[in-house]
Amino acid sequence: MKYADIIVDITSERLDRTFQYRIPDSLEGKLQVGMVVSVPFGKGNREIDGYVIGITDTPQFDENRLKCIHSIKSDEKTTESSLIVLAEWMRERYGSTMIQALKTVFPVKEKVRQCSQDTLVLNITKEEAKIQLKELEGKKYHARARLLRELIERGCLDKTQAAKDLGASASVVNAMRQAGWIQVLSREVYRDPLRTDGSSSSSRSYVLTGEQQEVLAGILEEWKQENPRPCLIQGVTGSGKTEVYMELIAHVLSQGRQAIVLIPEIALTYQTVMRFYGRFKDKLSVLHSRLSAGERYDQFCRAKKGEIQIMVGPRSALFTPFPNLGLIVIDEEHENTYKSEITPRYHARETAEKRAQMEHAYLVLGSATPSLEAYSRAEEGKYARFRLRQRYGGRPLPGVTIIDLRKELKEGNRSILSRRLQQAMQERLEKREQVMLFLNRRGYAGFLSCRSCGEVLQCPHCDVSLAVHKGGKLICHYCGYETEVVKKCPSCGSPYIGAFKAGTQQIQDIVQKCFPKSRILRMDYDTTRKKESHAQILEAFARQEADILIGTQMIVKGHDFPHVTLVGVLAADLSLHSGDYRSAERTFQLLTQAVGRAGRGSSPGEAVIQTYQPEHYSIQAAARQDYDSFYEEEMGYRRLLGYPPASHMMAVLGSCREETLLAQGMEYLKKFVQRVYGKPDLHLIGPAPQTVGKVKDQYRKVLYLKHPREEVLIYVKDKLEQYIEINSGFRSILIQFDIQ
DNA sequence: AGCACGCCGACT
DNA sequence: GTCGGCGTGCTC
Repeated sequence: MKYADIIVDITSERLDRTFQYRIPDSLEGKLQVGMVVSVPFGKGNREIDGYVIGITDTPQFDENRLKCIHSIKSDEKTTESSLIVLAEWMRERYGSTMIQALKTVFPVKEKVRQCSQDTLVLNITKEEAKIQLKELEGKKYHARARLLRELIERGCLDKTQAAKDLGASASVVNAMRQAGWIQVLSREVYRDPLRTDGSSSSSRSYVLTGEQQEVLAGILEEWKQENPRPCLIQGVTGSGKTEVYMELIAHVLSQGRQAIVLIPEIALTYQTVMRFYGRFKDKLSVLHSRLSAGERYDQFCRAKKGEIQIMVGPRSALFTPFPNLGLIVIDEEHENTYKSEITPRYHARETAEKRAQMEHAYLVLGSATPSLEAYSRAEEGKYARFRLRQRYGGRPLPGVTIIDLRKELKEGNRSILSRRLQQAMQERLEKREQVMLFLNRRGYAGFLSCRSCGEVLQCPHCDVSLAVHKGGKLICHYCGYETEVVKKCPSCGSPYIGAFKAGTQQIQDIVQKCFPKSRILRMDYDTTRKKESHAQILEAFARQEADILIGTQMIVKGHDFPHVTLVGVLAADLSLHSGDYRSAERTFQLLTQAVGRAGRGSSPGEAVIQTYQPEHYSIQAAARQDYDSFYEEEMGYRRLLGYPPASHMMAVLGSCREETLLAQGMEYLKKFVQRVYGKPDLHLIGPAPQTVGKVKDQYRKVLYLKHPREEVLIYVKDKLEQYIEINSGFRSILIQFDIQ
C-alpha cells in the first residue's frame, strides 16, 4: 500500500501543511509527485484540490483515519506540477521544509484574499434595515446588530475588516446572507504596476549592430541544438545586451511561448525596464519589491491566464506560472540580489537553470562582469559564451588613473579628495559636465571611536558598530536601536572620542566646501528611504539639475547619465576588507561598473580610483577593464583555498537566545558531521560567530563545510537535518543551511 | 475556508 | 431545563 503527502489547495495559512492520503489501487503507478488530485477533506468530506508533493510506503498518521484520493485532475497538470517539482528540488538542494519551498514558489496562501476582495453591502433599503435592527436589538442578536448598524451607517464594509473590527465571523455573515439582508460582493482587482506613467512609450525600432547580430545569430544557433546550453553574454557596460535580449524574447514569443526577465532591482534598472515596456507594451508585466503580496499574486494570475507573455522582475519573478515558458533571461547575472537570504536560500541562476531544463526553456545570462560561477561554467563548456566588446556608438572606455592614498597622506594632503581628483573635478565642472563620486560602502556615516583606548560604540543587541548620524544620534542599522552621541568614552572616560571615517553626508559637506558653487545631490540609505525618491534623485541628476552626484553602490548600477564624464572612486579598499571570500570579486565588479559610468555621452570620459592598495589585482584589473586576467588571478586564489566555484561550500547557520546552548549545539553538529563523514577531504571550519554575531538578542554562529563534490555536502546536510529533527536539544536553536 | 462542537445567556 | 447564537478548533 502506498501513501501520498498532499498540500491541500485552500487559501489559508492554517492549512499550510501536508496531509496524508491513501492511494487507491486504481491510481497506484499512475500517480506522480506534482500532480493535482481531488480529495475528500474535512468533516463533510467536501471535494477539494490538492498537490501531491511526495509518495511513501509508510503512513505517518493513524492509518485507519487516512482517507482515499478520489481522482487525478490531469488537465491542470503542467504549470503547477512543474513548479512543485522545482520546489522539491529546491528543498533537496538548499535544505528547507517542503512548506518553505512551496511558499517560495507559490505566493498563493494567505494572499488570495487581496485578489478577490469581498465586500459586504445591504440587500435591503436602509429603512427596512433599521426596522430589522430594532427587532435584533430587542432580541439578543448582538453580532448581527453590530454588523447591521455599521452597514446602515457606512453602506458597505470590507469582509475581513468587518470580521476583525466587529467580530462578524463567517457564521454571522452567512446567516445574514441567508436571511437576504446582505450581499457579499467579490470583485477581482487587478492593478497595473506600470499604469502611472504612460509617457515614455515610444516604440522606436532599433537596428542591431554587427556585433549584436553575431551574438544573436550565435545564440539562435545554440538553440537549434538538441540540448541547448545556457548562454552567457559577456558584454561591457553600454554594449547593448538589452537589445539582444529583446530580439531573443521576440523570437520566443513568435513560437507562442512566454519569457521571464530577471533584473537585480527595479529601482536601479528603471531605464532598462521602460525599454522593455516600450517595445512589448501590454504583453509585459512588472513585479517589484514595493508591490504588495496581493498585487504580486494578481500578476501571477494574469500570467497563468495568458493575459501577458513577459514578466520582468526580481528573483521571485522566476516562479511566474507561465503555461509554456520559452525563455529565462537573467540580466546582471553577477548581482548578489539573486541569492535569497531566507530559507530556502536559493540562487536564482541555479534555480533558473533547473526550471529551464525541466520545462525545455532557454536560459540566457548577461553581465559585464560575470560571476566566477558563471564564468567557470563557460570555461568548462557547460555554458555557451558570447562577447560584446564594443560600447554603444564605438565610444572608447574612459581613461583610468589610480591614486595611492598613502602617498597623498605622506605628502601632506589629509583630505578625502586627492589633488588629482580635485583638479579633474575642477576641469569638468568648468566645462559644465557632470561628476559622480562613488563610495563603495553602506550609505551611512562612520562609527564612533575613542582615540585614547580604541573603544568603538556598539549596539547592545546586535554586536555591530553604531552609525553616527547628523542629528547627533547613534543608530544600529540592524535593529534600529537609537541613542545620543556620547561626549566621553564610556570605557576610559577620555573626551577624545569622535566619528571615524566619513560617510556620504560628510563627503557632501567636504565637497561643498571645496566647490562652493556646485550643486550636489546625495543618494544613500537616508535619502532614499521614501518611496520613489530613488528614481527622483536619479532623474533630477539626469536632467542636469545638479553637477555632482555622491552615493554608494546604487549610483553605479544600471543608470545611464550621458553628461557624466568623470567618476571618482573615493576609497576602493572599503569593499575589499569585508571578511568575505568574495570581497575581491565584489570590488572588481563595483569598480568596473563605476568606471563604465564615465563618458557614455558624446564627451570622452575619465575615472579616478583612490586606494590604499594600488597594487591589488582587483583594482588593477578593474582599471584596465580586464576581466580575463582578474578571473585567472581570482580563480587561482579560490582553488588554493578551496572556495567556490573551485570547490563547494556549505554554511550551517545557527541562531539561539542562549549563547552557551548555541556554542554547545554547534560543537555537537561538528562532531556529528565528523561521525557521518569522517574522510579528510571534507574540511570543517568553525564554529565561529557570524559576521554579525548577534541580531535582536539572538546569538548567531556558523559552521563551514568545504568539499570538492556537492553531493557530499547535500548528503551531510540531509543527515544533519535528521539529527536535528530527532534531538530535542535543538528545539530552541534555529539551524539553517546555505549552500554556495 | 467550512464545518461541528460546545459554551453560555435567554426564555418557556 | 433547553434552545440557539456565536466563538473555537480541527481538517489526513
